Amino acid sequence: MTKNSAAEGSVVVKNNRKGKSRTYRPGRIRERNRERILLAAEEEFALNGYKGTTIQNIAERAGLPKSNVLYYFSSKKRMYGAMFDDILARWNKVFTEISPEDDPAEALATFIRNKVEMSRKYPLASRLFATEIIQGAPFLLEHLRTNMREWVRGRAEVIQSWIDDGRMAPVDPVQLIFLVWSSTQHYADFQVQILMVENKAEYEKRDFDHAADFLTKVILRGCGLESPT
Amino acid sequence: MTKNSAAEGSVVVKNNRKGKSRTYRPGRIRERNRERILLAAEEEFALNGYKGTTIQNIAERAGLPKSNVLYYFSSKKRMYGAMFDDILARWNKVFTEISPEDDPAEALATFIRNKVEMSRKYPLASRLFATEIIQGAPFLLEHLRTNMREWVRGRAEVIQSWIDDGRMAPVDPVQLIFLVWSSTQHYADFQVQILMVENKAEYEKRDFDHAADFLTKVILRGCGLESPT
DNA sequence: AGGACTCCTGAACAACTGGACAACAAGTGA
DNA sequence: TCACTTGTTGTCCAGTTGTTCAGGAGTCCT
Repeated sequence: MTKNSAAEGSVVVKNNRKGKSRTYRPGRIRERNRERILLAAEEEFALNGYKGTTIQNIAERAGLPKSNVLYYFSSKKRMYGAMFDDILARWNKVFTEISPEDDPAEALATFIRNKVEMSRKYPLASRLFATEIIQGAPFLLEHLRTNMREWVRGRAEVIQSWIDDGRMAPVDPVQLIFLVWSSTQHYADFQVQILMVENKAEYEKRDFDHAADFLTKVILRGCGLESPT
Repeated sequence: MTKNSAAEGSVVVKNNRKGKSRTYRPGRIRERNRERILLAAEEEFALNGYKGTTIQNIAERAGLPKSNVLYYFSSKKRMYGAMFDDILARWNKVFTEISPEDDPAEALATFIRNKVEMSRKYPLASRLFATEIIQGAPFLLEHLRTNMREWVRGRAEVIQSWIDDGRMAPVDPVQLIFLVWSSTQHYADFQVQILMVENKAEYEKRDFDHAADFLTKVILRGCGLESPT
């Protein structure tokens, strides 16, 4: 989670009669509108970048007046942060752990397939994330430094153990993770380029299957592994 | 070239005494300042995105007053366009043609090495390009539809001929090009993430060599090829 | 030295943006 | 019904930004 999640899940109401602060639980209306706004925000931010997006745009897409959007997210920054909290939570759900006992080919194939599926299901999230990183990750730096570093370390160790056991070719495990990340995200982030080059109007499900098959085949063989049936 | 290069290389001076327009060649001052501004623009746009960048920022980085910047590039959009003209020209210089007679392993290895070198030398250009594509390529759409599509088609045909001749494993040539693009650009675009994960302060030359070696080894083996010595 | 052209720049402006705020409406539980 | 919490919205504002413009300085040739 980022540091911008202060207002997550509760609202601090200031200036009530006695001058004290009290915390209230959000109701259903709150929940519903929050989601509507975050969805609209995801689309707008992904399409126009942080600065290029106006609260007005988000409000219009969500079908609410600007003031109401600001009632739920007290500032543009907080909204941006809350969005990433959502995205990261979503991602954390998907990626299963791996262990040295797993079959390298199967584990890698699953990893690749999951990532491609992620590109298909949440292309906006992927683009948002990419833009944020490209611009120096002002919001996500801490997340990269801690969570993500540990995540990579853990995986890399397992891959290294496979190599040490002679179960796959000796390749740099960290670079391998980067390779899978970059090649799979590419289908979400550079969608326009791919569509233009391939002269297609839009993606179909089989395009992703095709991509996943290709990447699995090439990367696994590149690691001296046979693709699992 | 994009359609935003109207003012390239010459200036149309309006409102001279006779009400006609005449074209003058740019002087050295012009050339020098143009470059200074474009360099500053590249850094600012890459760091903050199109909307996030202000002419004031660019002017400060270039050490010039805002009005002066607008004297050279009559609008922000034109400046953005001129920047991509520069970048694309720079890139076109680097990539040599390939032909069916070439050795697949050598040609692919060279391609990968060139692209990694590009990431090292022009990380800003790479990030700029990535941001532009991610946001739907409003400026580069035409370039993708024409030049880039042809470029890919040409390469893909050569790769296919290698496959048909049994000189490499049968893999989708277009996907292969995407794989090389994505995996190599990643080192420029996601620099911050890589540095954070690897707990480094900055890149060194050998990091890129290491990356190029890794990618060459894995991708070539993935295509059933032996890495050239 | 003068004139033609090129380059420079401070000031002004209209449009836009994030956010504050106060008044009001709706919901809720006793 | 009543008191209190929660949700809604129009209006206002201070700050920023792209762009224009008019006038002045500099450069180069004859």
